Amino acid sequence: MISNKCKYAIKALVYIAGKEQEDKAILTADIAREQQIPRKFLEIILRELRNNRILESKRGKDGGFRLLRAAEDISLTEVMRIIDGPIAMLPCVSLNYYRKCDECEEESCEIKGVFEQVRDRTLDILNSQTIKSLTLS
Amino acid sequence: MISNKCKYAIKALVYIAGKEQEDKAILTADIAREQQIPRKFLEIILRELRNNRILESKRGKDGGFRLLRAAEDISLTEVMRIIDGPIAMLPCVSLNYYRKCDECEEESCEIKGVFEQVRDRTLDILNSQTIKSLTLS
DNA sequence: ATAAATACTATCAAATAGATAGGATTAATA
DNA sequence: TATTAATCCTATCTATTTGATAGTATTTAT
Repeated sequence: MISNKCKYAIKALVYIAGKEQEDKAILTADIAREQQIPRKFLEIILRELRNNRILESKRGKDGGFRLLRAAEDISLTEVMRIIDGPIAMLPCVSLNYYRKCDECEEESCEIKGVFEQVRDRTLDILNSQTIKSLTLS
Repeated sequence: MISNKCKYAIKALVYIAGKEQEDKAILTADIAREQQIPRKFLEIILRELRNNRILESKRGKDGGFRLLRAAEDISLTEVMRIIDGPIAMLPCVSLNYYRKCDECEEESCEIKGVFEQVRDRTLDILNSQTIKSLTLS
């Protein structure tokens, strides 16, 4: 399962991408209201996306958030990895968050192969999706 | 990520399936030692698998565990669902543990479709695997 | 100055993960 | 029937993660 936090992050980005033609930055309060996300929790999420160079923010009056890059250049996997970490089902098959298992030798691990397959098929799908493509769907 | 508990469950079952030709039931202590799984934690796991009709147990001297069904009739998904619950990445696309999202209407949800695809491709792989097939790999 | 926005720090409650301890019960067998 | 060897059961524990909330500081446009 992805976390609620991650689901909120994706929905917020899709919302921002959908409103971006206008010249104004998007307000946390508007996203929170429209997408039904707890406001203070959303603040944390948006700041985290900004810290990871997905969003830019402007403080003060007329402030708010904008995508730092084009929506088609923000992949779903990038967002998921920032918020939730690994996408793979086992640490030892994770491409971006690899960790060796304590209890088994990988050469002889009976379950590694299956979860490598799952990882590859999952990434096939998630890597093909961007904030832009989700906005259109 | 699957939990350690789930990984232990799968490894324990594969171990049992691999030793089963002998006439004796398999001991928790042997599995724990060979697979490097904390013994008392493993007890809980094996009992849970027994409660869910994956294993049968015999108490007392010469006791231990056996597969209740043939190894090729125990799918990886069944084990994963017993131990960890849903396989899908969103509650609202789970086949066995469906829950509606609080905050969004499913007809207009922009992210549901992608995660349905991920679920289907994941299940293609996991459903094709059994304790038997894992034993051979 | 004021109003409106994000930034930051701290805190919190509940659930989950990952176990551990200790004793009760059952069954084979000497 | 006593012993031994095994599972069964209940309770407990710690650390981490999840999902948030509160309050204040800071920045910016007007």
